[in-house]
Amino acid sequence: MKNECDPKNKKMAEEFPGGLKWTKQRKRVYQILKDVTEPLSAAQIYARMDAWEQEQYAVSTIYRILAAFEENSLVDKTTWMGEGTVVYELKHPGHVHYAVCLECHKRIPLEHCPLHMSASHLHPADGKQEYEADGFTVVSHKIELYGYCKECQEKR
Amino acid sequence: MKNECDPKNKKMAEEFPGGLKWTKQRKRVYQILKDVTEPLSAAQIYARMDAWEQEQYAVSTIYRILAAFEENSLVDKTTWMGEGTVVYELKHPGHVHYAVCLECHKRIPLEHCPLHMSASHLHPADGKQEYEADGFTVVSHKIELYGYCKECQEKR
DNA sequence: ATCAGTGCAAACGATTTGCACCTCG
DNA sequence: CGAGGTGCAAATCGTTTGCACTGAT
Repeated sequence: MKNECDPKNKKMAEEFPGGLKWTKQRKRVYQILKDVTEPLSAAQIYARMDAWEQEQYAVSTIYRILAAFEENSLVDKTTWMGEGTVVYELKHPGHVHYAVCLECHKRIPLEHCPLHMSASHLHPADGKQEYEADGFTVVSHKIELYGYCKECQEKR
Repeated sequence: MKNECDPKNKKMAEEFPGGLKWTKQRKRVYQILKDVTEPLSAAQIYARMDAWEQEQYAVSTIYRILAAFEENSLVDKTTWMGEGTVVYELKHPGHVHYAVCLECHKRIPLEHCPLHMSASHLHPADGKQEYEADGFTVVSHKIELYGYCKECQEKR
């Protein structure tokens, strides 16, 4: 075989796990997730799919693609706290947290993880690490801050 | 008016916001949430409702009650990580966070909030307090830790 | 050519809503 | 008594699944 997987366009290959077929719709989902800064729901992704071209896509496909991506550790599956809808985001090298405005529901990604001890204390990198009761080994964490964004504060 | 709200039985009155009628089904939901240590889904609550007596309850009622409770800040609405289902728990005086075992899905309430700056830095008590980008005023926060509990670590 | 991946439509589970009746205050 | 709360059933929303077909390898 040739290099990696470049029948014609070598540009779109990137980092893709073995068993996954690099189909048109998967490229698109992947690209969409890459272009945004915050997690998207299946519905949102679906909306952006045919926004680009007038192709025919099925919602079910999106779900299946996202499931496949998740199994291959390409994406993280989450939910906003307090909401039922599931959202997906490309697995970031580092994790991201958000501040959520209680008024306008805007979500502001935080630059730094507010958990001070994070990298060193909470991450698995350096093997077992205890935290709080019962020798629980923390692998990852999720944080959401709630409050009011600049704009909404001013409207008062 | 009398004291607080004691027509006959003063015992079951407790801390209930003004506009809410203290009905049989609301008492029950409230009591159920009070008796458990971890958040419950509407379905779980519903299950426990008629487990007690053979009364007739409607699922929709549960949802409406929970919505009402939430609006009146009696409960917190959350979701487990990556799962779509919404769960409710009584609003604790202080906030509570959990460590969730990725293996057995056990939830361990944390004694202390892992956010160091919490009380001082993240709480609204002392008025405006900036945190990260854009003068966002943090009012509250939610944290979940993921990892492996003692038992599940040993099974390896 | 083959089998994973896809579209479509039906199935499903969780949550919401309209309406008539009931009950707390 | 009257507004708010409830039961019931139908409606809606997000997600999943079965099946026949298509396309990437």
